[in-house]
Amino acid sequence: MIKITLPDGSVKEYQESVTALDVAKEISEGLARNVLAAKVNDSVVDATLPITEDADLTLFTWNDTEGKAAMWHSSAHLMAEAIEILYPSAKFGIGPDIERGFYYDIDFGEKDIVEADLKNIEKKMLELAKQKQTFERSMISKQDALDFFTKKDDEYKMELVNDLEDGEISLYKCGDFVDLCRGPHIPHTGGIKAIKLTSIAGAYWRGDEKRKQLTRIYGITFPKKKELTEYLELLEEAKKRDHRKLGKELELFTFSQKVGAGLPLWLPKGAILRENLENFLKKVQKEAGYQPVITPHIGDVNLYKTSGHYQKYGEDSFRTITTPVENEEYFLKPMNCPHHCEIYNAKPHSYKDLPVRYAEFGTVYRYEKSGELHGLTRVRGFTQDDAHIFCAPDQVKDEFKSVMDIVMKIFTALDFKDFTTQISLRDPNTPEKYIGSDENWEKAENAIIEVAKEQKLDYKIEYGEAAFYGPKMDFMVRDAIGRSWQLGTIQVDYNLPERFELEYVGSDNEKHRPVMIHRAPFGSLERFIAVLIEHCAGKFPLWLTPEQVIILPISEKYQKYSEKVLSLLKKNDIRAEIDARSEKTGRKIRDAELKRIPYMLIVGEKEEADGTVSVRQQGEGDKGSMQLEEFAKLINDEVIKMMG
RNA sequence: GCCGAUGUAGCUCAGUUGGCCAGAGCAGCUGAUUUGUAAUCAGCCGGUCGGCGGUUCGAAUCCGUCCAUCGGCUCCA
Repeated sequence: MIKITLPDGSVKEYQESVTALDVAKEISEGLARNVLAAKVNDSVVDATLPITEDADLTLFTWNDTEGKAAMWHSSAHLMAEAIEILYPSAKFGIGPDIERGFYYDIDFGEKDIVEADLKNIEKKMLELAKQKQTFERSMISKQDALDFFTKKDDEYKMELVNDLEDGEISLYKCGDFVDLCRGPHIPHTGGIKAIKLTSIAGAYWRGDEKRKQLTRIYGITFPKKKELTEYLELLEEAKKRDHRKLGKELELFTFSQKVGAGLPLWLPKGAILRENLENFLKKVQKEAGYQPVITPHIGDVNLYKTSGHYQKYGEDSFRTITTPVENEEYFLKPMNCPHHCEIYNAKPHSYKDLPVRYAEFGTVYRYEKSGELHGLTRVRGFTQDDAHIFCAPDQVKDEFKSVMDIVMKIFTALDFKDFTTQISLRDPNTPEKYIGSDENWEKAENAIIEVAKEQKLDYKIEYGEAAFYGPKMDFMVRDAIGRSWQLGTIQVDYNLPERFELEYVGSDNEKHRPVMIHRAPFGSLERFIAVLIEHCAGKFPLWLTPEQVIILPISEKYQKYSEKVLSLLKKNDIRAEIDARSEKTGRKIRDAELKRIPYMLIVGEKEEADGTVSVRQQGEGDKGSMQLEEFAKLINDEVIKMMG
């Protein structure tokens, strides 16, 4: 007798082994048709796998992440099957499901696969899907698996098998295609109704730059054609928020081939936006006890030899700057910390001074490889909202906490909710890779985790992701099309204080080494603004937006009054302009709407007579008329409210 | 850097298999219009068809190469 417990607590009993699919059938035929995978106790398995003992059972359909994963992973197999038919010499690497769809890494040998070939593969896949092929699982010994893939002449699968333990190796057969796979898979291919192979890319085998590059084909499938159409429409919509597109449309920034790749040029409106952000942070930092510093854009090569960056990154940096003096070399600064260390060293410090916090909007230059450049999110010249905190080891936690407060203040002011926090700690297996005492590491790591808990952050810990010089916490945000970017960062550093021989005199009159905390709540202004643009689709918060108000006179006759309105707004520090073109009001409104200007003030005969303005809010429409002073106050109150 | 794709006016895009002085809309300029909540009309200006080299009687179109951009991989102090 087998007892199967369902999520609602109900229990079903069976005489002998039963499959998840059988259980589903018993509930309803419809459910059985939609079941894609199942969770038996804690493992997600095929819905067709016999359950032989008492178990908790959850059924997964397309509505569950696990169901989608099974569908897409199965689609990867289906694609491989189609490819094996169309290109018999193809060898297969790995083909997992991903967040949105799946991919398969394939070695096509001499044959070059181009985008035009994808249609053909799609067609073959659909044809195979219609056959409702089942996924047949079989357990196999390591030796048999090796023999199988040797015979198939697939060195990639052989390598994968070699890394597996005997006894845990399973194969899945779908049509004539047999693949090494842990599963789970959907019951049969009939559920795959709509297929789109989205792109083709190169991908190094096992992610290793030194190994062969395979052809990666990305795709996505759906149980209904309509869903594919909707998905593609959603993608199109998302592309409208792309910061590269909006940056151009809203005249925020541009690039010039003459200036150079990855070197953004900030246009007047973008510069205002950026300045507003900088001022906001400067104010917050001032309140938090930071001292502004300013350092030059270049530094003697020896500075970076001391910091160690020359040895590590010298080759991949902008080349050395030489001078008329022989053997004199400078570097374009790739980070601000070495300069700040020298500021710290400019005078002796007492424990009573600590923590010392030096802040600078420091522009740095890094020679990113050509294929890595990306709009404003990955550039070669960018400005960090950098600061370095020098403190005693037992101050790390409090400092970390106060940095977190700043980060949260910023995220709140900008209505950033969709971020994740990553805490990067040591790899416990390789302690020799890290500099600094165990005791200090432990102190810092615990402090970070505690602060994250206190802030009730949704964080995940990554072991082994810490830099060799200290643990860190990063804030990650997604862009319009789902890519994840790192924004703010807080890093503990035991290395630079050592290398620059930073000291403070303690209460014991002995010299001590301070701990250094690097922190940049925005990360870089460039990347932050890029993400911000996509986040708000170009509709910036009122306090930040370059143009807050536009005055739209009905005709030339009201130019004088418009100017009066303008001057009053300017007196109130409101950023406003007049659209004095000889256009119809409808046209002026349309243009202002497209420029995402939050408020439009329409002025004509009535307004002039009453000293009022007719207010229209971007995206909202007509708000009626109000006294001019009343409007100015409304704007200022809103700005104050948002900036906290 | 690697794989694949793209590059025509400030912007968005047309330009069939190589063939007349390379087109359109928007923006810009000039003029007319003086306008009430998402595009007034007309005329004009604007392009070494990404750069360089080649094939050809003839190249935006074919080939090579370099650059930039886009989708990925790798990388990201």
